[in-house]
Amino acid sequence: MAVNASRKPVLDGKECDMSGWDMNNCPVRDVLDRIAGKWSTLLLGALARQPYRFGELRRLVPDISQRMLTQTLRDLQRDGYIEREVFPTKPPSVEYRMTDLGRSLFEPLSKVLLWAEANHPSVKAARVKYDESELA
Amino acid sequence: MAVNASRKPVLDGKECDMSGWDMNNCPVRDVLDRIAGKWSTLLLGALARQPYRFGELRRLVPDISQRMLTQTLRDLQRDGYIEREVFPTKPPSVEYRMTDLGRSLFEPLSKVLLWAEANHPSVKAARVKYDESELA
DNA sequence: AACGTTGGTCTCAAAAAGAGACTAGCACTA
DNA sequence: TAGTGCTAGTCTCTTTTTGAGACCAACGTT
Repeated sequence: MAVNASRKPVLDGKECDMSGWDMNNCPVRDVLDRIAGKWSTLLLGALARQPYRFGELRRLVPDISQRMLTQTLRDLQRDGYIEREVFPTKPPSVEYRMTDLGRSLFEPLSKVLLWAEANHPSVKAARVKYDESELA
Repeated sequence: MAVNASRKPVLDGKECDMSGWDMNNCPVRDVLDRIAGKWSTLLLGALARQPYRFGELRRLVPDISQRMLTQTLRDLQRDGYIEREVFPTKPPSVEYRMTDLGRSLFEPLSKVLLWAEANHPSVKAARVKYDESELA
């Protein structure tokens, strides 16, 4: 059974020690399950820049359905990341803007987005390599 | 139509200027759609600590199905975040460990996890507030 | 001989997401 | 004045994704 070789921690604990985390029923999951959706980060990224109206967001993210746009915005609002304000124009217009909590979340989150942008080539290369070794 | 009030940028551009990002067909989406899955961050968090075998991961995350565990690990492997090594024991055992790319991703990602842990109370409070105002 | 262990795959049911029609009230146009 | 478009959604239907659980083969243990 002594098969496994190097089981040293990858992070040194100063960076982020999550050894005490209970994977089941843990606050991190509770929060992350919401912001990990397909559209959440995208909308947070947009609203971090400036407030937008419903239709503006729809045009900004062309391949989102109205259904998912509504639902994702509701979820983000419920968790306190964005605010919704209705202006009594005819027809009524609705503006979404980030809250302080949302901004606070987006600070570390933006670092991940920047990492994704910077390392996209590496990921694409890894995919090609994997796919080549698979068809063998 | 001059309804919308404050449309000033939320971030000052030094933090993270993504105003030039194309929301559609953008590298960030391509990378993020993979790590934004329900189980991805959880598995990355575990493997950031140390290498694990298939069965160990399954026990570590009790409510994941074998099917999704297999699939998520494959996806993470394909994108180059983790490595898979088969040991020719009987029955064969398989170990998963993080790559350098995975560790590089987990650095900013862990900051988001820490944020989630720290701000869980705020999020829960926001949910309660939202739900109360809804049933009115 | 029966059972547990390994890391999966396969099938079927349930949940989630996408596509598109539909709404109301007003403004603008023909 | 009738027709059209705008707003921010909701409702229904179909497709995709996910979850639950059975099954596999070969070996070790009891």
